[in-house]
Amino acid sequence: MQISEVARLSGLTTKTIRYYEEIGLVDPASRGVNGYRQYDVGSLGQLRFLARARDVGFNLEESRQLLELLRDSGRQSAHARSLVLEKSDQLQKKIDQLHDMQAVLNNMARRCNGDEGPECAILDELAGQAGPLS
Amino acid sequence: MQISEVARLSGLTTKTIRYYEEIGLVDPASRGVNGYRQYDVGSLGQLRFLARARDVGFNLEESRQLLELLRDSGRQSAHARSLVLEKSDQLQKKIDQLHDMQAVLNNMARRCNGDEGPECAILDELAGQAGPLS
DNA sequence: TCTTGACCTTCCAGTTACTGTAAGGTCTAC
DNA sequence: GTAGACCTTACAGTAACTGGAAGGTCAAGA
Repeated sequence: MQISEVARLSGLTTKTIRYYEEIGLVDPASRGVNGYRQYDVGSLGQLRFLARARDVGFNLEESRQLLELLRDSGRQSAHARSLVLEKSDQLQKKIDQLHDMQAVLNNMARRCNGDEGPECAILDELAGQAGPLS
Repeated sequence: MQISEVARLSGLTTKTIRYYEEIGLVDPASRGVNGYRQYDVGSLGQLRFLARARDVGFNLEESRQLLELLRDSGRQSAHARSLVLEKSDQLQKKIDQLHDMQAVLNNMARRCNGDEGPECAILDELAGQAGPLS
């Protein structure tokens, strides 16, 4: 399999796949006689794993740890579980934060005329309690 | 007011304030005889505005646009309103995405023993449909 | 007066996780 | 033989800061 096929199947870009190889996140791909990278299903699986982990909110370092757990034949599920639960907590915090942001934004929009005039609560809201701006 | 005071009152760091000046997001601060940056309430207000906008999820370019709307005496509230509503939509998408991620994580954790053995659905789940990894 | 510590300054390098671009090699089809 | 779609490496750039070095300034205390 060539790199663009792996990209298609994993949802990563070819750039990203080469980048992951470059930083040692995955083993270097084997090469064909023409020097092109060749991938098997195992490599594809690892890249899919990484794409999925990233998508779910793990950063590269965390994804690397998970991938190591996966590759480790004597893998410790307790470790994986605590990583995942920790990440779930982080996601909840992020969700709450985004909800708050959205409430602020919707409240702003609701109190804004939306016509061509200058009367808009949005800008005043963002300006906050600091008094008039220059 | 010196920069550290402004930092304290705005919630930005001194580094960030200098950075915002460097990239032209705010006008260069006036300087005292010693060369130190001097701020008035107007400058503080602008920086608070930016801190708030960033906090609410606008990136620097969007924040810059909002700040310009604020400074523009003939400001167009419709523009501000559409920016805010668009951002709110983006936030909703992000929130939905995070909810999905969290469901995946929680599902993984639920199906994982959590003991020291290798039987853990988390890693298999992340590996997805790609078959066994190398 | 000297010194200490907390400020302030500029400049340059590093961070994360890529993305873009250039310059060139390879392969397949017409 | 040539066009177009692949592939390669290498280097630079992105956002939005952050850290650190090297040094100037200022107020308080011995």
